[in-house]
Amino acid sequence: MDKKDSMAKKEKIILAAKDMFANKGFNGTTMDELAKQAKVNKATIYYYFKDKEALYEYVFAESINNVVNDLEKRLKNTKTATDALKAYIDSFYFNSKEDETFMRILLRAVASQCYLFPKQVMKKFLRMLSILEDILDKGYNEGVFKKTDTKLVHFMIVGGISFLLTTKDKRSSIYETFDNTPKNFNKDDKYANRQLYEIILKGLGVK
Amino acid sequence: MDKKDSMAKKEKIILAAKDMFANKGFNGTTMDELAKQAKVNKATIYYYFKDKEALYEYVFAESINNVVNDLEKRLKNTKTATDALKAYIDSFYFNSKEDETFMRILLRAVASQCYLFPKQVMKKFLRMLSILEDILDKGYNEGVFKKTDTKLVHFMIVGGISFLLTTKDKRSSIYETFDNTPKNFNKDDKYANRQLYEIILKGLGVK
DNA sequence: CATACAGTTAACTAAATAGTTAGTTTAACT
DNA sequence: AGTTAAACTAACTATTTAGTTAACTGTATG
Repeated sequence: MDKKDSMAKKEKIILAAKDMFANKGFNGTTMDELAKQAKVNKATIYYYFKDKEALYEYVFAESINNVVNDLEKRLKNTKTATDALKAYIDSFYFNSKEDETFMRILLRAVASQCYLFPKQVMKKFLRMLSILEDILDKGYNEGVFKKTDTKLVHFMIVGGISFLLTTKDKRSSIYETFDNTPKNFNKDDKYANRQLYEIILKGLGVK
Repeated sequence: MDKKDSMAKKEKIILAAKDMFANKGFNGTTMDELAKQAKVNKATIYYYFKDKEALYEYVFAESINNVVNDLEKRLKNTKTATDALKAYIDSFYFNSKEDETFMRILLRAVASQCYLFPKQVMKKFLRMLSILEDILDKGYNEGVFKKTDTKLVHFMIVGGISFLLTTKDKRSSIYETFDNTPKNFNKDDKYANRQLYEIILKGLGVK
């Protein structure tokens, strides 16, 4: 068996792990089921990863790194604070759209009062927060943003996006089961990032 | 043993359950540890609740009912859509401040793509969403709000609040451990609800 | 052809887990 | 004091769990 095939197995494990950690959380994910879903022998998982926790950390770190890298790329093409804030929203929005597991793992980590944050992930997370802080400071100095709490803005963005994307697939069945869903509940939200621009930018005082 | 003491035991179980389901999630919570934390015999839990799931549902439903009841009380004292929206924010904010477990359980339920939502809880949740929709419609008809997606507004509110409150206790230790925390990271947010008013109301186009 | 080595596996272990059982204690009422 | 029912419990069971082991495979290298 050559390297490509072995890489494929590791990749299979990572994919299944992302999906299961997102859906069922750390404790809800069992190594047996994970092996089954990844279609590898359970011992193969332990060949590539020290233990369950190491796998979790790997998966979480990889996801957040993707977002941070994408964010930094996007920021290079921006001049104004307004554009930078849009880029901040977009990097979460488009990354989560492509791989919605990240947001779900993040939600759980927050819910656990951060004990599910591996150190390296927390570091990256704080890095993003300080990038956002710089953007908000810049906007304030440019006279277009009002002073606001960075972390509040951050989680309004992340909260809004994560909710929209994680409930996306279930909404139509909820809509059918319950009779009191709001009007647009089942509507597709293709341009939700633009709605977020609207609310957040106006909310920060941009004319 | 009189009724008060037996109520006290059931209450102890509920309190411990809230705390553990919030901190560790459904699967991370073990009945043995729960019994230990509640200081009751494990079998006593099964005397009061059919099984782990029933306990989870009870706890989740009780929490969301508190929020909905509080919301409906607050709404009675409002005239304008703006005040109603503030009441909506406040009912989440003050309830979560008093009992922060609810938000954490909610975050996990969302992360699980809603399979952790018991039916009765989902019903109440949709009830809240339709209340918010009425508020937003009213504001639109009054000419003060722009048209927006109800669920997006809802989760920006809930996301913002849940993040602030769930990370509250850990922030100072994070601040000490990592060197790149943003400026106000460790700041107390007594009036976070007012900051939320600002951003959300302005975001909706209120002058 | 022999040796080495990365990759893979079925079968196993020790510990933890949700839930049960069969019985004991407590308190209220006659 | 005796009866009853609710509240409670220590000890148990069957199952599931994370992680291990020891052996096997294919391939590359000398």
